[in-house]
Amino acid sequence: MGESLAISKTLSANDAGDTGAHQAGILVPKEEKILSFFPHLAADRRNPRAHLLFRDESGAEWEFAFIYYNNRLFGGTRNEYRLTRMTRYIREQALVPGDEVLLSRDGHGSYSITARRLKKSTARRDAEGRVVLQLGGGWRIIELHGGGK
DNA sequence: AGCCATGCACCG
DNA sequence: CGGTGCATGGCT
Repeated sequence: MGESLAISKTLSANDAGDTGAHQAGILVPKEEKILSFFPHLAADRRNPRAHLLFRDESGAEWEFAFIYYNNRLFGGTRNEYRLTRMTRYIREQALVPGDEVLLSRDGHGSYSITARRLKKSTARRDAEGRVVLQLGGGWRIIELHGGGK
């Protein structure tokens, strides 16, 4: 029940929106401990979902969707959990691949989220949304997108 | 198992 | 009509 718990996910390129996929759903592994962080979704119906409110450090609230894509149980091919609708959060926090989102749940079932950036490299986005990664001394652009078209 | 990709619906 | 998310398929 109301047990406090925290999980974290290191963002992939796809999670950070760098692959061009218009799907910001991060994959949630089917591990008991991690699934127990989220509300239980019944497997007797197709693609059940729960909308969850996460509060960030500034007090702002973000609504994400925890979805069980389970059409495999109904003749399809999917059987996985995802946490979707994180696009705006990831964009506004300017998160990049390798950064980590920390999801916490307190004893009362309230959720909170905080982003943890890489400590070694100060990866950031420049004004044009490009990912810039600091390696050792110099700055290097490791990915370009979005500038032209 | 995890990440990448996409047609379509919806909405501003 | 461009951006976003749904639901699903694909690739490794």
